[in-house]
Amino acid sequence: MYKDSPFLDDRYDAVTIENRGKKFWEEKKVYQYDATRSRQDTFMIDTPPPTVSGSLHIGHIFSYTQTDVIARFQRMTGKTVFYPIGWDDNGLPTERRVQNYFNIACNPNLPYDPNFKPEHIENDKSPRKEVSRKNFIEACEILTNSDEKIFEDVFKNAGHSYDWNLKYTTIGNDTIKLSQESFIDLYEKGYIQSVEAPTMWDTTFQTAVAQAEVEDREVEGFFHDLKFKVEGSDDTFIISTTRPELLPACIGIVAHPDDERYKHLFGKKAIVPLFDIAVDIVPSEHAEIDKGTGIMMVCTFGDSADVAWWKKTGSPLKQIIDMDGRMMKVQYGTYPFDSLNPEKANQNYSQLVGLTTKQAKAKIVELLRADGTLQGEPRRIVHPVKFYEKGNLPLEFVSSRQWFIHLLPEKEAMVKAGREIGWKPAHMQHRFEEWALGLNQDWCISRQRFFGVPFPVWYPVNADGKTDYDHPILADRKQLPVDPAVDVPNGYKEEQRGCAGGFVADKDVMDTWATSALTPQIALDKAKNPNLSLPFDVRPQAHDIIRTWAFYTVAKALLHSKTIPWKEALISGFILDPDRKKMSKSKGNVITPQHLIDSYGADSVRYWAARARLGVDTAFEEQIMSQGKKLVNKIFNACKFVFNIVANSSLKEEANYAQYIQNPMDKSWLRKLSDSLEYATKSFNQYDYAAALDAIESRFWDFCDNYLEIVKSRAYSEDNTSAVASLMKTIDTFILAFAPFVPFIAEEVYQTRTWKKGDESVHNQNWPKVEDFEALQAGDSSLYDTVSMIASEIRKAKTAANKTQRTPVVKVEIEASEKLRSVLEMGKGDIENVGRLTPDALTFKEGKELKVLDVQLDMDFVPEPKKK
RNA sequence: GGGCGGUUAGCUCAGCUGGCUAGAGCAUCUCGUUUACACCGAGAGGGUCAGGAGUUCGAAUCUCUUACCGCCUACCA
Repeated sequence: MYKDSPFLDDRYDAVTIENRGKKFWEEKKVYQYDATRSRQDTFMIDTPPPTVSGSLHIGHIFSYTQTDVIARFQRMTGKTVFYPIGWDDNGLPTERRVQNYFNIACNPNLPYDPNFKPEHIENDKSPRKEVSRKNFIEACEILTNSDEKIFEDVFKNAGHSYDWNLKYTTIGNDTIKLSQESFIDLYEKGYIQSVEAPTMWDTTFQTAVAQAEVEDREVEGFFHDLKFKVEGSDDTFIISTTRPELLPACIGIVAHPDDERYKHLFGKKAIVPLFDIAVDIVPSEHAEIDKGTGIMMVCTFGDSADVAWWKKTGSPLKQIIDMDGRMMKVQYGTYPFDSLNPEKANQNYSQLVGLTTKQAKAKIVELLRADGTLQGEPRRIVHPVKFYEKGNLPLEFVSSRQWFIHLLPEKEAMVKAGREIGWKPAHMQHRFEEWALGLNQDWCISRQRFFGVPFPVWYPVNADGKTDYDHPILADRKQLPVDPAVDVPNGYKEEQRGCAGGFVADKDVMDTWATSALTPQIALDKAKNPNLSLPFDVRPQAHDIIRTWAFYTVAKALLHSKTIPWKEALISGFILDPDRKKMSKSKGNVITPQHLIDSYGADSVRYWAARARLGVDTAFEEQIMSQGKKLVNKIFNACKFVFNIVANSSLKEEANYAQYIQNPMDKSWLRKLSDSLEYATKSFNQYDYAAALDAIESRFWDFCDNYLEIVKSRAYSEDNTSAVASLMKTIDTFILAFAPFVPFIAEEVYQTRTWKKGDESVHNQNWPKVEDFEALQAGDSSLYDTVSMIASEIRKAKTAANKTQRTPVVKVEIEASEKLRSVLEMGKGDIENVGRLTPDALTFKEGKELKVLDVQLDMDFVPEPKKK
């Protein structure tokens, strides 16, 4: 596949080289994980499965490449790398994309239509077609399959070294089975329970959401000052509320116990305007004296403080907001909707029924104004409101039955686990710990959605036709995976579904995190290798999902097997817009990863990613990719040059370099090289790939600018074996050291090396060893340093004189100590060559410090026109 | 309100446990066809290391403090 001769006449061409590399690696199965190796000899990566909903963006390539660089380094340390890849294709993002793409919606009540074929029509304005759950899931699968193919190509083009045999999907049967097993295991261990309770509810998607999926948004609202009367007196007080539409669900009035303004009211009852509900006025610590008017109403439910107060006091639940965010029908005069004047209450409430909360707010303000309750005009404020991160309407607290994993009692264990994990950068551990300590709700894992992992659960239906949620029937582990809507629990028949004395399925699906928190276990399941177990070596991920993915993965590993899931968490930064805002797809000028690979080459894009440190958000800077391209081009040309030198020398084959490298200058250079290699190796072992790249890259430019210039004429001379052997060793080292970062060019030059042909990939070779340089008797670096310095001074003199570097030098006077002078004598020939000194131009003067005192050029020199 | 990070050249960023005249790339300017490389080479200019105080023989680096930027978090009436 690779050419026999070096590419002496070629120019660097990324497309050719990268296609060749990709094909070679696939044929050679370079990235195949070796299951015969021990755990100790295996490096295990818990790769993040990207969400398959639309397209990859450059942030993916950025962080995934960083991981790939580490994977390639680890592979070169002689380990087999367990590097799976997965697609996160279940869950809401996929559903939304499928709905829009095929213009369909899921209606679980419809029967399956085997003839239905989803079709994508551009700008389809027709109403959304309703399809059965099974049809909907099939449509999801069609779209995710084609998206995944595109993702796969991009990752391969970027040179990522996953073992595609270990590919998994989060909606695949194996994953469903594992998620359901996880559920049953945690249920049996007592960590999971279904609870009927007020839960944060998204009215748009009509599903419960977990604390981790909630975000605050600053939105505009209005303070409405409402006058409340006190029962049996002429007393009144003013409440400032942003949610007057919750007035009908008022269950109490609270003020701070120390608030002098309201102390006299405690124990009395207030009359809720419009509905004439008599509610207790009680002291509560959670009321703040200087907020609003200091006195406020508690409704079911405005916020989580209301929920807490409601729970504490055992007050009745007055649910007035429906699952779809509209005002439900309620009857005043019947429990719990007590009223002193049910007729008036019902009359007022009837005007709200069926309205959205927003409409109801406007309506009730109208009523309050007419009623004289509203004092002055509503005052505009901006305040934080909780939203589901994917939703557009504020969350409501709605009471419903949901499955919860009890994490609150595990806080301490979670903190401890977080401390056992090595976070890179270290301060990311704070994020984890802060979140663990701040947790105030158990993990709600049920979602009222369709494209997800169903709960392996049914419920018995009593003789009276009522569903018994307190005695769920769990699937037998042997049955898994199950779809309770289709499958039947052991001991029942399909005919009993939905009948008295029979059973019904749990309709919900699991939170997508409940599945992705199992990625280590899913990957292990793929490997089917009993040698492997938790913890993995590393989990790469971004910092925005520490509270979700990282947190839940730690939780599940802890609850299932009392272990941490991985030894290290490598937290990547974000790519920011040039204006330092977080990059978002909605911003128009989308630069896709493939586009970047096409215009700069994969190696250059990888270089850009590898330059950024872990955890550091970086502005997107295309110039860095140009810099990468320059580097790759330079590697190509430097190798080409050295190949040429070697081909023209007497030493053409790989040999015992130590035997040949005798020139002190070469030994001195090899010391510099081994120093950089040592630093890079140390950095890599601490996952600091960026520092490793920096060390290797700067030494490489030093090599091209200085060492190569210094030795090249000696390398072409009669007595060239030391120089040639040194160059061979140098290039060998650079090829290997660059391989994790720029794998395509590394493979190309490795395969076309003139002095040794191998049929194995450079990526299965061993990382160069620092100890090897001892065997080469790498010398003291001072000779190389001083000669480089002198050469630089001579260049400066020529540049300052506006003369070409070919200009002969007739005198160089150097001040040096006796000791250094004897060192410099060893490099005399090289100095004369690189500076184009005339014989005897080099003179020394005794002195303490090294200095170039004088450089005199042959001012009469006229360069001959160069032959082309 | 609490926590965490950041502030170094016009731009993007390095500077490890305090130690040569604070670095790189890009950009700017000057020059140059050298046995690979014009996707090139040589060089120059450009910094009160956000401000202040302290520790020290010595601070970009350690301590305190102020300002600004960003992220996370918080019961949001």
